[in-house]
Amino acid sequence: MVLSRTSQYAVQALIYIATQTPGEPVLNRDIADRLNVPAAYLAKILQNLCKQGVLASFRGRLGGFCLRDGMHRTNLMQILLLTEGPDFTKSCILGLKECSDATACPMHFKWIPVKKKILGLLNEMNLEELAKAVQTGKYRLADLPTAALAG
Amino acid sequence: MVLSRTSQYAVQALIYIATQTPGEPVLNRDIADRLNVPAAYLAKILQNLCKQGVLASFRGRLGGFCLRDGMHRTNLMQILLLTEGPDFTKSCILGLKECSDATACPMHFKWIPVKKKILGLLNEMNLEELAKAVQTGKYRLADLPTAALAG
DNA sequence: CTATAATCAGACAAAAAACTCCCTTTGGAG
DNA sequence: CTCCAAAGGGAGTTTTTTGTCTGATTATAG
Repeated sequence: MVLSRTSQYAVQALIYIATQTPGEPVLNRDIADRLNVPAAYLAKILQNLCKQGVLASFRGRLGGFCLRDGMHRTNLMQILLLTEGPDFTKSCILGLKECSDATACPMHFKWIPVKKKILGLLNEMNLEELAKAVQTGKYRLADLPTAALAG
Repeated sequence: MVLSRTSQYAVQALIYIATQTPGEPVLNRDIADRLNVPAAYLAKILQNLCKQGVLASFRGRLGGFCLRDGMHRTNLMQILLLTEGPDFTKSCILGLKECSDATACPMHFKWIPVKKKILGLLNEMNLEELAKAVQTGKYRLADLPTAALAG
């Protein structure tokens, strides 16, 4: 309804990494198992997040992915601008390329306040808080945690 | 960000039809020209809306599409349930299949109120109102109205 | 009856999104 | 130094969405 699968995987993975000990690289395979998400596809997404400066990666034994310094406080909006593209916030609900107060679609003035709620929410939620919520054990990051069944 | 292209075309087309004289069939080609949308694709969408009971269609000369009786008051939610599928309202922002108050993702309790705003908006806007807004001339249904250039 | 103009129907094509495979590069452990 | 396990990278495949084409059906006008 709002996010592409790629963005959903990215956010899930980042929250999961944020729940792990900082500085200790997390394996792509472990994340994929935990989130029950295709590993090879997730790897591409993590690689991209590396290039964008959100994650650091380490190769070879003891390799894996870490959040870069300060990125615990990254909010979801910042991440989604990377995964959905820079026009993410600019979209008209009817799909018009040009839709502003001056050139409005018939839904514009009703939609804008709702959109502001969405963007506000995405701006106020950061990885650290979400990770802490998960760590309480009250919230789920994935549907059927296959890793949890095995361990 | 929220709606598929198919849904956007469907809503645009229905609003446009609602602006036209009731009972006088509107041509697919005219709608497509006006909205600057692929005609053959739009035809499929309109056919589907016929099967779903929103539109009536007439073949042959003087043919075209009309809103069925009472459908002027159809709200956007009802239309989107047809074009996006019955799970449209049920989606979790992180993509979890199972995400309720009992089995919540870490965004759930913050997301639900925002989602309610979205669904509330879609529920309160109907074709008649949107058509009237367009008829004032203050709002646009399409990006570059090619038909307006010709006429 | 015939020509014409509209929708209907189904197969097809192209583009985008989601996902996979294979091989290379890297770096730690033995 | 060698082996192995990790990420890196590029091409390829599958699936979904979007869009096209062709011919059949229907109904009106002349």
